[in-house]
Amino acid sequence: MKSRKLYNRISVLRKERNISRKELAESIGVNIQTVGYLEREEYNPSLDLAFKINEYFGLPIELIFSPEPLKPLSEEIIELKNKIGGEK
Amino acid sequence: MKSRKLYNRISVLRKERNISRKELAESIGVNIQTVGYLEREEYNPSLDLAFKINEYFGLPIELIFSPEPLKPLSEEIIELKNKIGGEK
DNA sequence: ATAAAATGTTGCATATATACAACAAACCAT
DNA sequence: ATGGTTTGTTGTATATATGCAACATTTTAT
Repeated sequence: MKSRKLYNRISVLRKERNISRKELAESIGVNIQTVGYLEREEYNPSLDLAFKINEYFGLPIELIFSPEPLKPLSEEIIELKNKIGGEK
Repeated sequence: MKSRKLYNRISVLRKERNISRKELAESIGVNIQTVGYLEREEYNPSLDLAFKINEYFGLPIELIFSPEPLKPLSEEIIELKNKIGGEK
């Protein structure tokens, strides 16, 4: 199926929480290099691994992974604020 | 990583919408047998394929796939109704 | 009742994800 | 400045997802 490259926010989320790759890798039960590959977006996680990552961070899959390049979280926040402001 | 078996609602969603496997397979760009394997839960989709499926149905990934066995949608509705009713 | 379409299943080939080991480079601490 | 942790990277091996072909079984329409 020639699968698309997917984008993710793993490294950002990891840094926000001050977690090392080693910690994350052990928590989700994969090799540390696997986390490296994922952060560099050199390959896509399996769906199961994506679920483990979203369980670990407590966030929906769509917030962590996307077929479209991901904006910085800071930008998303501004856009959401504008959207809410505009509705009033 | 010995990945977990995941559960999904593909066949239910497909029937709700009266779509054949062939139609679904062509729409998401995979082989018809691949849809069969997924519906029988003989293997998990890649994350990319999961995204294509959720784009096709217009539903979040978590509503279609889950690491836990999925209840019938009808039951979920009852539970949601109870939850809303109880909040009043 | 028959044919056509849809589904189930299997086998083999290929692509992709993951494990694991090794090592270099960058980054903190003291 | 030295050493320890973290990160980046690469190579090889294995597991898993997907493609594709073939055929049996079930369902649907006429």
